[in-house]
Amino acid sequence: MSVEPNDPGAAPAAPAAPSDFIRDIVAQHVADQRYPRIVTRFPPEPNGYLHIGHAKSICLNFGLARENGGICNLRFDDTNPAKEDIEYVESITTDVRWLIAGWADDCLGFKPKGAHPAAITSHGKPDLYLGSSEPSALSSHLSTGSAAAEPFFASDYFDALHGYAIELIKRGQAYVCDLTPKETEEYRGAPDKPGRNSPFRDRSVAENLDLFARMTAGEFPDAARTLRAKIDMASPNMWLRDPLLYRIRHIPHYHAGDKWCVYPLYDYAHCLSDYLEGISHSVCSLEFVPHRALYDWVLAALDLPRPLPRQYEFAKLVPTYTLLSKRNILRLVQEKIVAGWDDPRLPTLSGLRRRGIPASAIRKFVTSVGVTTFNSVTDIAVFEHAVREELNTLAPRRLAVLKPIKIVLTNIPAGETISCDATNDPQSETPTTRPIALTREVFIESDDFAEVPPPKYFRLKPGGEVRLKYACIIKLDEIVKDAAGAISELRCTADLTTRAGGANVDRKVKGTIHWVSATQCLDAEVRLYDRLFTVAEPGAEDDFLKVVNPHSLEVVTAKLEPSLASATPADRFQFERLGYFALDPKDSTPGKLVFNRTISLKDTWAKK
RNA sequence: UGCCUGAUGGUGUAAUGGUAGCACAGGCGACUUUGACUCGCCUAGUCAUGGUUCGAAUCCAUGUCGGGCAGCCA
Repeated sequence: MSVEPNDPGAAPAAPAAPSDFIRDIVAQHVADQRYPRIVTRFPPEPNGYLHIGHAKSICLNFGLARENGGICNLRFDDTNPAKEDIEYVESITTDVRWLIAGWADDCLGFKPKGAHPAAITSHGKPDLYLGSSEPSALSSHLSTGSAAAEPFFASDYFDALHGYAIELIKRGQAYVCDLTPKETEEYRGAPDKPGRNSPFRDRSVAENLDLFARMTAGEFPDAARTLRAKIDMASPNMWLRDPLLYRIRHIPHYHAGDKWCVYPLYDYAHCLSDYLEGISHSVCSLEFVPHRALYDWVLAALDLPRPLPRQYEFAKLVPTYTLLSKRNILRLVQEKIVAGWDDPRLPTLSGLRRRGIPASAIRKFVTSVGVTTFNSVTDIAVFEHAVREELNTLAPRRLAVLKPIKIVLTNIPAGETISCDATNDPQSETPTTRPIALTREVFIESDDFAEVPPPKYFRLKPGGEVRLKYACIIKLDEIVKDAAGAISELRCTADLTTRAGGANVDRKVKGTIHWVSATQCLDAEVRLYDRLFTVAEPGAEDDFLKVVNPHSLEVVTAKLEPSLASATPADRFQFERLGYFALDPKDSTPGKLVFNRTISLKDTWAKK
């Protein structure tokens, strides 16, 4: 669960978020002093890995806290024991910490380690009014960022939630229903057709209390009974047709253990969890709009002290050429289209991190797309632009040749080394350099040579000249082919007077290409990634497996300049004229370097 | 044909009754020891029809089109 401490992605680069309708609302509430403190939350269910869509929510929620001197709680919304696992708690925690590192870590709300929030607030009255007159009693016990602290779990509130359920029954606002799942569905009606009341709707408080106690005690099998809110079976809002509050599940819970066999449902647990944590603004995505009435109903039915948390909804991120749902990503993993949840081609945060995308680039991207209630589709080019922009300032330059072709500089004696200075950071005001070796034999990119050049080809061609970057101009004299007719080497003459400091350094040629010494270089596996899908909206296909890009991964053995031997997974590099690359944190070893191409450089020539 | 919700260049977003702007993408050019970066210029938009108003992307009405809602998932 560690995050690379010197991850360049942790660099501040705090994008100033432009305002949006949610920030405007929060700003108004701050001005009105409506809440003692702005407290938001990021509430994933630990049933899968986080992806870039979640990053939008994380940046919004943490951004809101950060901009208003508040905190944002990482809370695991773990009310369904059938789906959740500690494995996901760990990966999600890692991903969140990585994404906000250096930007909003101070806003991360934690509970003191070992403390039980319900215990903190209940004061011996575990069943009700956990906050007493203090609406955010829990948050007053919170620390932020402390190492001896842990994130929140909805399952830590099971006692409190159960107590509230009993209170709802006592108030005549909830009842135990014996309808089967099938019957429950039938009674619910349809969006354009009212439902019918359950025959169990008018049970006495005493009977409901008894039945709920026996449900809790484990007397009944799974799905035999439910606890339901008594609202309105004819409501045009389906979520108000006596929604289920509790269901029976004889399954142990990964976090709460085997104490319970009744588990609360989302709509009941979420608003109360927000309340218990003193959340002021509960921000979620648009599909929860119809749930808001229920969110408010539960809090009102319990007559909880104000100010109450409020739910606000925004549109999810939908990038082109990308599939985001857990179900679909799972299928890609299971069908072995990708190597795992952290495959660098996946939009999971672990995949993006492994690919070398800096957290700051993800923040920049999700900030740039804004927050609205319009279901939009964001061109993945906007993401790629943010990544390049970030990496351009972050990544030192290095020389590497992906698909080598050998050049022999016939006027340089074998064994001689000419040292050249290569710039590390051309964007810097005070650039630094490192020495690289020019030798008789060098590799250049095979794309940088054409025996029959297309029009306006600036690179190496028969009889032509190019500059070897940081070194000198060379002229192609002879193409040597083997018996099969394949090119084995290119014999060139180096004009050493065009080196830095040389008499003819200013002589211009149209092309400048990258290269590495053939005798002083490193071999490395380099993985070249491309979009996983060939169409902009793979989710709109009947079967997205049919539009998987067969060339989404190409593996090459590249030649690298020797300085790359000391690279670490936290480093980012630009391999000049090629793109940005980072060491694969999983597969790379000092003996066998493996680089991932994070993203290519823009290439307006290739487009033509 | 229920309820909720939305619609601004190709894409995303701003303008909160007063000059429709920004970014991405695309095009052209300058610069360049990265065909990158940077810089300059250009292309291109208020869903429709009415109404209110001196003035409407914004307010009202109607329509059109899109998204969401019938898990004991979240």
